[in-house]
Amino acid sequence: MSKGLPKRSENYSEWYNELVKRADLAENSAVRGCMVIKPYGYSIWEKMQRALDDMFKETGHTNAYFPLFVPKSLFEAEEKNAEGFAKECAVVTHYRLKNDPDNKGKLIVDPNARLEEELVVRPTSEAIIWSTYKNWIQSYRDLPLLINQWANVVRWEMRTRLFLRTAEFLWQEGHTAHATKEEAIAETEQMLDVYATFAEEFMAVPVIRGKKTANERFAGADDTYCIEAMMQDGKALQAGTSHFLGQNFAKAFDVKFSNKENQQDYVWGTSWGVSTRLMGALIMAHSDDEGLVLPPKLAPIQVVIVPIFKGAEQLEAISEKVLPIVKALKKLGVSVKFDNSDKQSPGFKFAEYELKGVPVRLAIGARDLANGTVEIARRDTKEKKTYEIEGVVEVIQNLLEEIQENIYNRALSFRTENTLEVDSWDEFVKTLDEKPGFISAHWDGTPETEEKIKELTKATIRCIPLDAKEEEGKCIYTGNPSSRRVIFARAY
RNA sequence: CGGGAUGUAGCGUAGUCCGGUAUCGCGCCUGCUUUGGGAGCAGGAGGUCGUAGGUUCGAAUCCUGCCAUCCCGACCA
Repeated sequence: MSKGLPKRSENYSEWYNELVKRADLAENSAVRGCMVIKPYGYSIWEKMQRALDDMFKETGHTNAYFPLFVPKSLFEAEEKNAEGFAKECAVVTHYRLKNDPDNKGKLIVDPNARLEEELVVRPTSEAIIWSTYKNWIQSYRDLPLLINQWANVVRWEMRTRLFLRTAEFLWQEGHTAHATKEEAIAETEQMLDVYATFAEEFMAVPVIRGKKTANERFAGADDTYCIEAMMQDGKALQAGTSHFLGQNFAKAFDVKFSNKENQQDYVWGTSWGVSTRLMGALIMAHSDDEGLVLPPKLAPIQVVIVPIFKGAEQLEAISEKVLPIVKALKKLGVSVKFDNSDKQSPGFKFAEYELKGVPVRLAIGARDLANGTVEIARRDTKEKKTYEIEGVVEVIQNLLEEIQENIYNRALSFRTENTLEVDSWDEFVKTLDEKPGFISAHWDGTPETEEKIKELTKATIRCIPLDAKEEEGKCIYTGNPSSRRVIFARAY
């Protein structure tokens, strides 16, 4: 392995790809477009899952599991949904292989084992879930139905990138059913808020809460809410979506209930999801040319301790000082690794743990033993300081909180600095080319204009921010009246 | 799926134009010396040259198909 990553400033996407591989997060597999998530990367995902799952439970949801395969007839029931995903579906047509009579040792698909009805590998699970909900819901007493599943889905993408877009990805999808429109909308908004809170508090990634335009809406939804994050190259990344499904799936799958007045009505639905794409967001939001920068709340190793020693005796003496610290930190729930291996030099370990984004590093050697000190380095600023060994546990605890806060603030200032209000077409085009980032501008509200702008500039409307204030203005492209600004950006 | 590029040891590469013993660095193994920012020296192991065919006395090298990866488009969480 050669030293040094590509520089972000020189080639951002190469930097990203190399970082994902070198930090041992994921790698490409033998299957086109599908990645292997390696142990270190997966342990970050597990931390994300844990935090999100707790939040889902806290808001009343329970987990369940639905099949990977969806019979084609069910898949096509909700027309818009089916049409939207049709182009990227993997389809199972046969259920058996057999020995190739013309080619010993090889297998062929058994032509006699054709399925009566093809099975679609789920690109999303609304169809299979709503077909099940039909049997679960009869009365208002069965509502709301608040279910989440952790699963893999497959979307046959043309161009894939580790974590950002893979043919198979891991995610969670919540699917809820409600008695009233208002309740379903409230659920949609609540889950958007859960995602935003997770992104900001755990990932330390500031996000804009907004609604998608009709063009960008989830196929089959009446409204799509989203959180949008800015990456260090100024591009936008959709980090999570929450959909108000109206009664579309209820009607497609005939899911009715009796209300208190004994009248039949279709239920109202929502669905919401975040995926392993969040890993991409996490990486691109904070990391630098030395490697990953992980927020302490999601770092598999929060503190690493590197002893600097000559011989077993010195290591012994160092361990004596270190082990109580390790014990105290573990007791506080801090994940700590004491890397006392003599197989690599301290310098190597420093570089290695920086590459892996470990937030806090302690170094302790003969010099420190003599002085009763340790050296503490923080990953976010690369600042190093020497502390008395007494009280380091508290220093570390505070430092972890400070790093979590600091990288959030850093990302937030970056976004603020790279978000511009723009009021003319020339300025819009110029800004897109010269200063990548978010552009807050007026738009006349028509899909045609949005489409045209996308065609001309590759910028899309990321969202209509929920907190956008009412403001008289003119569409930057058509000059037609507009009452609020929307966020434009080039996106992943 | 359209345009472009690439594929040689675990990783990065030379060699390909002009066919003839597969190059170098990192990593790996062994030993000694080292260890406060990716250690040094000595010795050693490791290859169906992406893959399947074709041309040839002979193919990493020439030709064809396929696969994969990267960049640019279209599509997308």
